[in-house]
Order: sequence, then C-alpha cells, then structure tokens
Amino acid sequence: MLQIQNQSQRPLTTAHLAQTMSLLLLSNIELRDKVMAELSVNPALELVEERICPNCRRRLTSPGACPICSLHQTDEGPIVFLSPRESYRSTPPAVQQDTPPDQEPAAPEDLTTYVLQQLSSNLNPDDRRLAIYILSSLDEDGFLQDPPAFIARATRSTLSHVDRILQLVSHAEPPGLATTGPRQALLVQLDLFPQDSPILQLARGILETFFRELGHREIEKIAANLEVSSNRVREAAAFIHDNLNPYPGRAFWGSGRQPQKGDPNVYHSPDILISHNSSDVSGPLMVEIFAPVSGWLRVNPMFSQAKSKTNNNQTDEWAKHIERASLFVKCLQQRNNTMRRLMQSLVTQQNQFILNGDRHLIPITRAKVAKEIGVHESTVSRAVAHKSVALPDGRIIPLSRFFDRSLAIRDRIKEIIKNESRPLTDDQIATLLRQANVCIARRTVAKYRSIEGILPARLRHRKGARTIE
DNA sequence: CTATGGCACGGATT
DNA sequence: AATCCGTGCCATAG
Repeated sequence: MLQIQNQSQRPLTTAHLAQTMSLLLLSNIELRDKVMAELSVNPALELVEERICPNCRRRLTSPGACPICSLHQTDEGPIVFLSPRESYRSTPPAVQQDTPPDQEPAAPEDLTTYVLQQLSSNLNPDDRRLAIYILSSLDEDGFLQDPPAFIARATRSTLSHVDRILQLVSHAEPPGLATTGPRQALLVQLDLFPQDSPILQLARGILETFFRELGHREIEKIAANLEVSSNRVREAAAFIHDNLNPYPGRAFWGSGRQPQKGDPNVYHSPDILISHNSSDVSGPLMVEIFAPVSGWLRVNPMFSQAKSKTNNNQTDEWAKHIERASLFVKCLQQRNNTMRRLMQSLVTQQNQFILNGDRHLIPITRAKVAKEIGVHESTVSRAVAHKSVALPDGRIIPLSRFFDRSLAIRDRIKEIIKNESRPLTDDQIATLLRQANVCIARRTVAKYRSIEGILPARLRHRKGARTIE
C-alpha cells in the first residue's frame, strides 16, 4: 500500500538514479535523440524557445540570467561554465525508433554551419558565398559531387577562387571534407599531421600510387613496387587505417586514434568545447557543455493547470505524462549538474595539459575525481564515457584521455625520438627516462612506441633523417 | 648476441 | 566482476 502511494507520488531515488545514469552515459547527440523521442511521446513535456542574452547575444538554454554574463561579474573561479548552444550533428540518427518516418532530418546544414564558423575569420563575403555553395553541394560522405570547374561556372567565380576555398574547407575540421574521394581525403589528413616521419611518407606514397592495391590488400605487390619490406607496408597500412578517416563527412574524431572498439555509433562532434575567452587570452578558460537542443525543457504549465481543472477519465493519463515529464527534466538537470562539476574539476586539475599539451597531463583516476565532486565512481565513469571534447588548439579528443595514465610519458618518448640524432634503442630510452625521474621498464617503452606508431630503432636507421627541427 | 614483439600474469582501475 | 595496464619471460629476426 504504502509503496504504491510512494510510487505515484514521487518516483523516488531508484527511478531517478536509473534514468539519470542512463542519461549520463549518452553523448549529447545521443541525448538529443533521446530528448526528441521524449518530446514526441509526451505531450506534457515542453520545449521552450531559446532566448538570446541581451548582453552577450548568446543563446540561453536555461531559465534565468545568462550564465556567461553573470559569471563575468562574479569572476572569482578560474573557469567559466555554460552550455549555450547545441552542437552540430554530422551523421543522420542511427536509429530513430520513436519518430515516424515522415521526413528525413536536415543533417548537412549543421555541418555547413559548423565549418563556416571555423572559417568565418578568413572569409570575405564572396568567399563565404562560395563556401556555402560548396558545403551544401557535398554528398553525404562529405565529397564533392561536381568538379571544381562546374562549381566555378555555377557560382560565376574563377577557378582559382574555387580552388582556394576548397583548400580552406578541406583543411578545416573535419579534415578532408570537400575532396573528390576517399583517397584525396586521406592525403589531406596525412598532410595535416604535425610532424613528418618515415611512416607518413610511405603512407603518402602508397596512397598516391597504389590506392587501389591498398584497397585489395595487395601488400606484397606494393612492397615490391616501392622496394620496401612488406612489413613496413603493413605498418603504413595499419597507420592509415588507425589514424585517418576516409569518409570525413560521416563523422570524425580529430587526429586521435582508434577509440573503444565495439561501439557501433562511431565518432561524433564534440560534446564539450574548451576555449579561451576571446577578450583575454590569459584569462580563465571557458568550458561549454553543449546542450542537446536549443531552448530548454520544462513541464508544460498549461498541462498541469488543465489537469487540476478537469476531472474526467483522462486525468490519470495526464498525471502520468506530467510525472514522467518532470522526472525527465529533473534527470536532465542532474545530468547537466554532474557534467558541469566534472568538467570544473577536470579543467582545474588538468589546465596545464589543456594549455600546454600532452606532456602535462597528470595521471588522475576516475575514483579521485568522484571523491572530489562527491559522486559515486561509477557515475564518473558514465559521465566520461562516449564524450568528446574540443581543446583550445582545435584538437578533438575523447574525454577519457583526461584519465590516460601514460599519455605524458608517451609524449616524452616521442620527443626523445624526434630530437636524438642516432636511433636509440628502447633500453636506452628507458634509461633516459629514468634519469628524468620516470621509471618504466624497457618493455613498456616498446609498448608506448608501438602505440604511437613509431618504428623500432633498427628500422628508424636511415629514413628518419628528415625531421622538422 | 641484441633488440623486439608475443603471451600471459598479477595488480590496479572502472 | 570485468577490463586495462605494466611487466617478465621467451622465441625470433637481424
């Protein structure tokens, strides 16, 4: 009896927790689907139009004052937090079970605006017009449908102008967009790698002349033609497979590596953006946790009013709706709250990493953070899972990298190898690291090396001569 | 003989 | 309870 009453009055912590947890697990794109699904089945749930902050003209996604402006005034913490805008969606929804198949979602436009945003500072109005035309003419994999000459004619531009814009677009995030096919996309991505290395050169060679053979896995044939060992060809192929994305329009994950295996819905746009406040670069970092939708959710007040007035058999139904809606909203708020505190903690502790690169990542465990922000460790795990974050330097990395214990060491190894003239063996590297107060076994150096895609000392011998100081 | 990569084990982490 | 990570041992390639 009592239990039944409880159930109808308050969902109580079990339902609360269960739903909050499942929401935490979702990336914002998945969350967006979830919200949309909920909106479509629950008439009591209302999506309130977004408002624009009169001061900073950002979109507001919650009731009340603009978070960025109010934080400007009470600028005491090192970091500012807000969630003003939804991120773009780069792939059509994988499964839309709750929405009827009436119309396809307008996917490409979001990608267009996303790219335009990046380029906006480099574009004059003419460029912009052209960029929009190009972006909107891409096919769903992000490739050009029409040859540049056609585009030039259609937009009455010069061919060189078109080429220039194509250059810009293809080098924006996600890299390789607006190329003529997978091969070109891969080559562009290859060029964007910061430092050149033998394996990159080999990969480039393979892509340029033996793309078809690569597709057919004719390793031996490639090796024979390029006069390198088939093992090296294999390595180069693996590198291409692991680090480059032949279909940039589908989704992307920065220049990062292979993420968790077995995850069907691949990579997505960042869930979180960390950036400098444009006004002062030395100032606090700004962290934006993207909202799944623009606007904010609430229980439709009309609905609850109507419910109290009328007294028919529909009341039950409505009450259920209202309750479900309010639960959903509460859980969403809780999710936001957890994400906010999590990011606050992470950015505070790892700001050296964010600003100065991989080497300054300090090893940190999820358990530690959980303790700090006062939640269960599994909560942190869920909050970290399936999320990606864009750093001020433009890289997009999985949020879980904040917990990578070996990243800093791997970075040091990379540097050692890059700087040393004579190829060093793993053992020598291990001793060097030990001198630098990093004690790891020789075997571990080898592991890290292979993770970074660096060849063993023996094979680095001659080819490694070309380094960019 | 040396440098590496594979396999597998134990301990920490999630 | 399941997974990940560092490491030691051993076979093998050079």
